Amino acid sequence: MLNQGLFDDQEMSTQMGFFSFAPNMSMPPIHGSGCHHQSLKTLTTIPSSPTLAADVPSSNPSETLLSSSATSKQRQDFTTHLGGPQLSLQRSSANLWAWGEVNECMSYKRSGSGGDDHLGISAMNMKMKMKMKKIKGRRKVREPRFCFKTMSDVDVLDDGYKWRKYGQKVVKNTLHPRSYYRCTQDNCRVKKRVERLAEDPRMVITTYEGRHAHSPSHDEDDAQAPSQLNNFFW
DNA sequence: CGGTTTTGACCGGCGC
DNA sequence: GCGCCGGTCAAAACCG
Repeated sequence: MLNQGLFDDQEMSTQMGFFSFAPNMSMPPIHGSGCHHQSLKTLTTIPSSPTLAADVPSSNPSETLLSSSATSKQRQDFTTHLGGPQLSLQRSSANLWAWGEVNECMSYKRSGSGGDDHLGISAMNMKMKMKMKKIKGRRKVREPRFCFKTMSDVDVLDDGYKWRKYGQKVVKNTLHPRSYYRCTQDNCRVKKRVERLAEDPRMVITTYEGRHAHSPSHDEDDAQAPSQLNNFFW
């Protein structure tokens, strides 16, 4: 299994390049859903190479996450191999997967970007702008976002939280539909999007938006391990 | 029967 | 002004 992660967080982004996880740290929050509960433990047994990368805001929208300007080779540069269920992440200077500041990243123009808008960033910007307009004069608090890609056969992995799917959309110039999930917990507005990379259908792109206002659901034992890291992230 | 998924409709911003 | 686009809604279908 292979993971690559990116951060977009108002508070954290100033400090973050790539994460470097201690070898005994558990996997980052991946995701969970009613259908395909696959524990992280299970996932880590898949012979592959997990990586996680957090990023710093990019002032260049062309370096926005999932920009097709980042070649697969460049993406592979972020890959860190690890043995067994342990996750090890390394810094990399070749981070072309950096999230931009939300506003920059989201204002990435649709025209000309073609299939670059894998994450619906421009559309999110519209919604964000709408909301900001509605809240006159008051700057809307930006929801932190975290994104990483995973090499996995299943679209929906388990991160200890419970998600409810509320939409699916075929995004232009992509082969695979994008799924939209919301945390089922009351008063928790965390969302996530899941889609497969057009260039490499084995790769699943997961984007979290917002912070959980609660602990992961503990109806599964597996939820225990990732919860530590969830707390670290959110 | 309650919770989840599916899916077409709708919304609002942007580009032309 | 219109069409396109991504995100969300919500009714219906589905499932345990």
